[in-house]
Amino acid sequence: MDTFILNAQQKAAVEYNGKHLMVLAGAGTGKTRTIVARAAYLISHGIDPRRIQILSFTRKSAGEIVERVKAMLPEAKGLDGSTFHSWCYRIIRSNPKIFPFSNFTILDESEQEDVFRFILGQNREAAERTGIKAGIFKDVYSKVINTRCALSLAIKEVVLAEERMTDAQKDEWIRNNKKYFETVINQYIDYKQLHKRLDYDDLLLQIINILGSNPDAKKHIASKYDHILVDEMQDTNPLQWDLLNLFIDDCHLFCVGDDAQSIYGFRGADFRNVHSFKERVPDSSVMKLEDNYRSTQEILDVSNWLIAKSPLKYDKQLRSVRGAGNKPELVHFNSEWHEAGWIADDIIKGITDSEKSYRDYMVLSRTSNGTRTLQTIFTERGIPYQIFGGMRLLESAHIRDVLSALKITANVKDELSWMRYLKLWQGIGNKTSVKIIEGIKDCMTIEDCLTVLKGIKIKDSDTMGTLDAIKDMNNNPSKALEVAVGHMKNMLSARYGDDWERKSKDFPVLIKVAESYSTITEFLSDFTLNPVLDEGNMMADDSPRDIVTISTIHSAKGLEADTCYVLNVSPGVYPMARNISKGSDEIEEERRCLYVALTRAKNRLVVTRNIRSIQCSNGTIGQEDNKMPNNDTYFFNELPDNLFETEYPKNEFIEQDNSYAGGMTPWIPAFGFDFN
DNA sequence: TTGCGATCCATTTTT
DNA sequence: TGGATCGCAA
Repeated sequence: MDTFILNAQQKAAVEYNGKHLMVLAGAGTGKTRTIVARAAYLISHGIDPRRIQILSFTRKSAGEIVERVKAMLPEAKGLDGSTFHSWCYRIIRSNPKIFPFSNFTILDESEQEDVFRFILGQNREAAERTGIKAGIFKDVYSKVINTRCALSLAIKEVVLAEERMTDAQKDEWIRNNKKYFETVINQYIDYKQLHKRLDYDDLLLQIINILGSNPDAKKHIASKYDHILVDEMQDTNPLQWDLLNLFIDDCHLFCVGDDAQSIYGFRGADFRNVHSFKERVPDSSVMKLEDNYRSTQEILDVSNWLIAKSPLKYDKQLRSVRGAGNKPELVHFNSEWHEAGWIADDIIKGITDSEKSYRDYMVLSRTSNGTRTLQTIFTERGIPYQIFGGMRLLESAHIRDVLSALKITANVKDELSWMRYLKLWQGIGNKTSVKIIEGIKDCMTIEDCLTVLKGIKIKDSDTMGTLDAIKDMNNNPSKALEVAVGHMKNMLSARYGDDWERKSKDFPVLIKVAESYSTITEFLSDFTLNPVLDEGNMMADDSPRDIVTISTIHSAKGLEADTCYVLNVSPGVYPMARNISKGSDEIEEERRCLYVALTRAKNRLVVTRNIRSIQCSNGTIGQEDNKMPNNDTYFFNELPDNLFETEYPKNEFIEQDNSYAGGMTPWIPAFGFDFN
């Protein structure tokens, strides 16, 4: 076994002998190294790797830990790292005697919204009286479940947060409308039961409910594990806490986290799970890691400054073990094209002049479509990249179209998939599909459905042909997918026109992915919980390659790079303009977000800004009313001069035409977003 | 009833 | 920009 080089604090955590431990670890202090070493330590001390469960809120961090342990210890085979969701799914599937959900399929987030939309279509009174859309109902429900809060509170925070009402008016509104939320949510719960669906939250919730009320079952499940190692503990929410709570009698918890990096508040993350650990968990200790091994001191100075400006006390001063380096750079641009072009040049220069590799570079963005321009430029210049975060393949229409056929065969009660599938075909619209679904609602198998369907006149014979062809392929998802695509090809190409050529390229990839699953059900649920990302990410599938990483900040946690560019740190973006009015909790979450971004860089940190947005926020160009509102919350106000090397590269390759005499739009950070 | 075209509209982060 | 929605013709 490779020996780990651990400092005294890390070593103490890794070799902790008590029952439960919370490790408070600042950015770059070797959090991952510590949790990896802990797993390795346990295994090399005779713990069966299958009795250790590694958990994280995001897929990436869970996967990375396992990979690193396995690379180091051959005997770590069988060690599993999962997200909370996929772990729970596995527990449910593998214990059918405890969890009565065989044949249930997963209801993803957009389908959740579809269900609420359907219910509101039926329950017109609730729709009209509240005037609330399906998506908001879904958010309220999710808030209640994930934060385990009262319905009224969820309504207040989700629905009324931005309404200009007094507290008394809000309470009044809630009193008048709460009953509609109650009925709609109950209808939603019934719907899932009737159509054999589990939503993301159910995966955790059902386990909590069932094991919580059945001590024998709880013991049965919990006794399968000795150690549960939780990464990114600050991102866990009360629902996840309740889940972990089931295991604290029988297992050892080893959690690592950093309150200053908590950026999943919108998913109910609650860093009290970190702060109150010792009070909540009997027989527990808390340890701290404070020495930063990742970055040079200049990079930490900026990060420390940012977090010190927060009204929240993080009690955190990162110290660099590595010592001094170069000052971070603050570079200004006229547009995102200049910004992207400059970054591309900078990377190419680094590669040709100073023997850097593409993998030494990472670009971070607050939003996923904030990297669009960059991707275009990288492609033009031949810079290879992988992308984290953003659009999933699963979310694109053509993929959902084909998967709807597979979903039907996996669960004939899946009305949403029937709807989607039927409406694809020529001559079948809303009315006809509702009629068809009504006709098959008592069918228990796909055979029954097809028999009924034979009695109905349908224009396109492939409507049934597709289902007929794949109905016996449950044990060969890859083949089923291939056959389904074959049958649906003509219809889809007519439907998508010019886009079809591009879209059709996704299917071979998906068919390949499906090969590693033995049933359609398994493939579908795993693909939902661990979705393959879009084409950019596909390139990352091959063995380690020398490529630049582009990532949203949310997906970048745990990542690091020699040189790190943080895009567009401009007023209105940090914090995001639309979040400013939501109050200081949101603003502070945005601050932590920027903090995560800044602390990814090892040697060189480059922060870019939009020059016009700075000028607008100062009111130095245009009229007074061009001045951006609320710029006093901008995190880089009062930025001390000495923290950054400031640069204004010439943006000269855009010709200026000053003949225009109309009004000016103050600032457009991304497409079509303004403040009017 | 379906399906097309026009128009409107809102834009974060992840499982 | 592109998704959702609406109105209208076939």
